[in-house]
Amino acid sequence: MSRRDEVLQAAIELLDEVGLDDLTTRRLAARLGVQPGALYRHFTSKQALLDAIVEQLVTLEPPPPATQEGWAEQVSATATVARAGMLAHRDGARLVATMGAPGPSARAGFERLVAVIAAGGAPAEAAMLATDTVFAYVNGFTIEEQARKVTGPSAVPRSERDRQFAAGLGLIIDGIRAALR
Amino acid sequence: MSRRDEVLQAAIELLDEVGLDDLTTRRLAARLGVQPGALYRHFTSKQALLDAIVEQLVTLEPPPPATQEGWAEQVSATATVARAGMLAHRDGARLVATMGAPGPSARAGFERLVAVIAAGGAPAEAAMLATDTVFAYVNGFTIEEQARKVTGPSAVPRSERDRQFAAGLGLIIDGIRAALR
DNA sequence: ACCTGAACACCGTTCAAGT
DNA sequence: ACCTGAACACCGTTCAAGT
Repeated sequence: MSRRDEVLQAAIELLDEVGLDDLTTRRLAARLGVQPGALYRHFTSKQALLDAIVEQLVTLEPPPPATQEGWAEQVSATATVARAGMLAHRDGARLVATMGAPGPSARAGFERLVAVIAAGGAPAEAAMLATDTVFAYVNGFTIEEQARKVTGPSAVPRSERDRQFAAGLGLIIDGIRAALR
Repeated sequence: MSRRDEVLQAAIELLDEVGLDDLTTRRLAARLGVQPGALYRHFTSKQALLDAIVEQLVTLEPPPPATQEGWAEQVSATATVARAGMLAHRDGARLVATMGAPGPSARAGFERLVAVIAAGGAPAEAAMLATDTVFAYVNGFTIEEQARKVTGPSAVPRSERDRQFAAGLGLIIDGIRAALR
């Protein structure tokens, strides 16, 4: 494990403890027992560090089981796994949304879903559109979920949020199904 | 126009000029010809200022034409207007997403859409679910759009983005229609 | 009511110099 | 290769005091 990876790991732990707003280069340096400036040997900027965190969040997703016959189940599995990856760390969805260019893992996930929907019978353009729509929904849902429902006095239980997410996703899948006919 | 409103207006102008990351209390004070501390007579914190900006972004939306017969057209009009409100100012979507509790205007827009879909024949629970799904899509789409497509070398023209947005929204509306039968 | 002056406790980042 | 020491140009916020 390179020193760079140790710094990255410490940053993720700090994120989970204090949240994105308090994830500070100086706090991170203190946790590593090092001066703030020392971080810049491993990351060119704080933004580069955040990008690396996001890449790891998105990479943790295992691919949906490719043995499935139906495209709908694969779309559902991909969306569920993407949401789970963002929920796995504090402020994960906001972090992903704030990011600039999508990393290699994000692009790979996108292409994979396009292929799945195309295999289901959609023309290339329609498959891309459907994929865009699914990810927009997943990101929008999870950002709001994590901002308002995970903690606090009006916390909605996880099982209820899972049901809501799946139901909304079902609406979109039905819409894609209708477009395929 | 109260002094508070003047400060708010100046903040929105500054947002459009420099973006959210450089919207600083000290820059805002300088633009108003005032010491930084003076702002705290009008807003209890920077976050309160940002909340007020969001409330204005969302309030600018006119209600969709209530004369429409079909619920689908009203859903479409509401979503389009919500997106336009966020696109109207730099980093508008990110600002809305970062916000904590939804303001009165956001809640009113939500209730209005629930009523529209319920009038279309959906049970109350299904109408809320559909509304959640539509707004999750709108927010997710617009955040990504504004983060990556509005500016820069790979800028996608507005007309193309409009088409994409409408097509994805159509998928969701088709899904809602299917659930109504 | 609105603002100044001055301070407090922080930020991200750079860079020569050390080991 | 990795880090220290020290600085630079900033932040958000508070609060007595002025008008």
